[in-house]
Amino acid sequence: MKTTTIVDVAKAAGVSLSVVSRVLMGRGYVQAEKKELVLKTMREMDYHPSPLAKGLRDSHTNTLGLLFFWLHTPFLPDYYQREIFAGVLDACVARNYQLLINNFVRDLTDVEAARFDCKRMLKDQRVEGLLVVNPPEALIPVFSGSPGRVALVNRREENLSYSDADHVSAMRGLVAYLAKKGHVRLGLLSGDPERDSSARPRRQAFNQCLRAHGLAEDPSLIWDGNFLESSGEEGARHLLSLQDPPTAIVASTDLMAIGALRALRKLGLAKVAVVGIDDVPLAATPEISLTTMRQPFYEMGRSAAEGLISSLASPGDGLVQNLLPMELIVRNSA
Amino acid sequence: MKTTTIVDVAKAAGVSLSVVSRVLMGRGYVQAEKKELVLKTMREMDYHPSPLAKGLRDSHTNTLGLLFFWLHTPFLPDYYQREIFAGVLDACVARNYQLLINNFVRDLTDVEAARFDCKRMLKDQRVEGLLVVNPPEALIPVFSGSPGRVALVNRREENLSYSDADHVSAMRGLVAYLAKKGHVRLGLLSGDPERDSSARPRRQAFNQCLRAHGLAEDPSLIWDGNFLESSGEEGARHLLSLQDPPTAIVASTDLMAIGALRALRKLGLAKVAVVGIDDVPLAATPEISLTTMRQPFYEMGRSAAEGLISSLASPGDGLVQNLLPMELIVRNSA
DNA sequence: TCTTAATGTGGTATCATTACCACATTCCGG
DNA sequence: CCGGAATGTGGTAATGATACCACATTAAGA
Repeated sequence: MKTTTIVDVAKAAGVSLSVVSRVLMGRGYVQAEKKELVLKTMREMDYHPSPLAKGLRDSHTNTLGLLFFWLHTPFLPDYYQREIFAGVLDACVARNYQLLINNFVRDLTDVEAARFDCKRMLKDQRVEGLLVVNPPEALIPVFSGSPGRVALVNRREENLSYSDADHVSAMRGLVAYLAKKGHVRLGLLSGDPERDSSARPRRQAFNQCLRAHGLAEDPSLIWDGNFLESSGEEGARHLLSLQDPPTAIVASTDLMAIGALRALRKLGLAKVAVVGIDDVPLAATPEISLTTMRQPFYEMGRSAAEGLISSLASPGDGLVQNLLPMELIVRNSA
Repeated sequence: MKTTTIVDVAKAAGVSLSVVSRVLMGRGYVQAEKKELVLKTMREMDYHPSPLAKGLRDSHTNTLGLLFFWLHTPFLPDYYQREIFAGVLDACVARNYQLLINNFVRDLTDVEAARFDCKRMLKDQRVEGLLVVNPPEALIPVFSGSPGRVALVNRREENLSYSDADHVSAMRGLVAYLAKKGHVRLGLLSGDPERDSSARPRRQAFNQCLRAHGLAEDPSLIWDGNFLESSGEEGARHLLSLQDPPTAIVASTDLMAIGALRALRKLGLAKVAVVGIDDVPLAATPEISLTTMRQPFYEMGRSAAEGLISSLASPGDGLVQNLLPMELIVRNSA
């Protein structure tokens, strides 16, 4: 039950192993007919070259490590995470790379363990680069030590490659859309800036964009919630109970927007516009039909893997930092 | 930027590379103090052994190939597939294995391509075994050629190792439960036996179990649907419009059961019992509260990986075929 | 005809590691 | 105090593939 090697093929074909290797590599000189013979022999013997030996020899494994923090939060449903995964996989297929799932970092808060494992992974030659999806904030610095061989997905870090959604311009797009529709008083259902780092820049973008469109900038129209549906409902109730209530509500997540829509329905206020961010599957249902910004999760995964593979091929090109635009999906809610 | 090898460590510690190797392997004789010295040197030099070289040398890579057919069907939501994945991953972590994602088989119907890729994977030494999750029926024979190195998950095949849910005994459990509750006329919302191979044995189990409990076996109480919610609603309407309608309905999937519950609500029939199979997240919501059989997806993944690793370690032990029991989850619907 | 270039071919070092063998030293019991 | 076991140690082959070098053969050009 020995494995057939390049030597076996050479022997069977009656040539030297160098010839077989050259046929395999497709470079160097080799007679056309011998090439045919070798190819035929390889097929007949069911020969498959050993990636281990090749990798050892030229330290090039065509393999990416994948460190996927699959999160159990309502903000990032399984559906989305699968999209990221699909994007990564497709990019790898296209570039003929394989993915090694790295089973390490059991305790997501153990920074030291993560640092060690990350270093180990990048040191042993099995993987050329490392894709890190959804890492908790605390672990991100761990990867900063290896720029050029690591790419983050759905996260950002200045000195690393990454692919992330451009929440700021998405917010701008929503405000612009509502402004064009004639709304002048906009409310914002925000996430807690303490708990989510993207909440602050989004809020800034909201304010900045209001100014850009010459709209009123009223701190009382911003409500701090927690990204959940119940929080959206509560926030909407609060905003609409103000003396001068908003005519349109921007929710930081679809879940909040759905909560807000529920509040509207209960209050009997059909005319208030609501927009969200995410495009969860629920948003497309006819009962909800939410106007929202679609997060490009598939593209995040794809471009991160693609970018990492490219920059591994030509190091020195610098980091690949993709801020992917979100897509405005207009439905009935605004 | 050369990698530090076992030779570098040996040189730095002033011993031969054999000593370092023995320390690494933990076998053979080596002086306690030298061992300490070597260990210290390894730490200081940040040495990590090369799995490639080791794998090449002793053809033992501690890696499993994963071929995951992530399906886009309502019957098997992302949530479940993630559970399988988590189970596989946990087993691998526990046994110190890694997972190589194999990017092949793009066209799920191309049996020849699948066969070639499968053979290639098992031939090149990168992976010791192959986990195949949710393969389409047409591809299953491809893997039969390599028993002992392949395990199926959520599928069955007589001459392969597998982990699957025991649908038959789940059906028995549901009938027994309803019988104990005093129901004597049971309806079955079945899947199409043509399209799903598990529909037929489930139906047989249903009939057989009716007999076992001395209940009426009436072919008109079996309705053929397609596993979807709408189909469940339609089927329930049909069964309840019979002259002698059932007092309890067994649905082949939770989706069908949910459809049946909707039919009951619309018809104003609150007393008819409904049970499903799956335990989808929706089933636990208070509005639905469905009594159902939970599919052990996590355990399927875990036990398949665990079994495969074990049987790789001791070949000749025969196949590992796990039929995992489903768990009855009693809620309000029955 | 004689150089120079193009086309082929086979041998060998190399990659990082481990298993095995040969050899050295210590230790202990008779 | 001597033989053999126990404890250590270093050298080397082997794993499968590729790059490079040296060498052979042919072709072409002057």
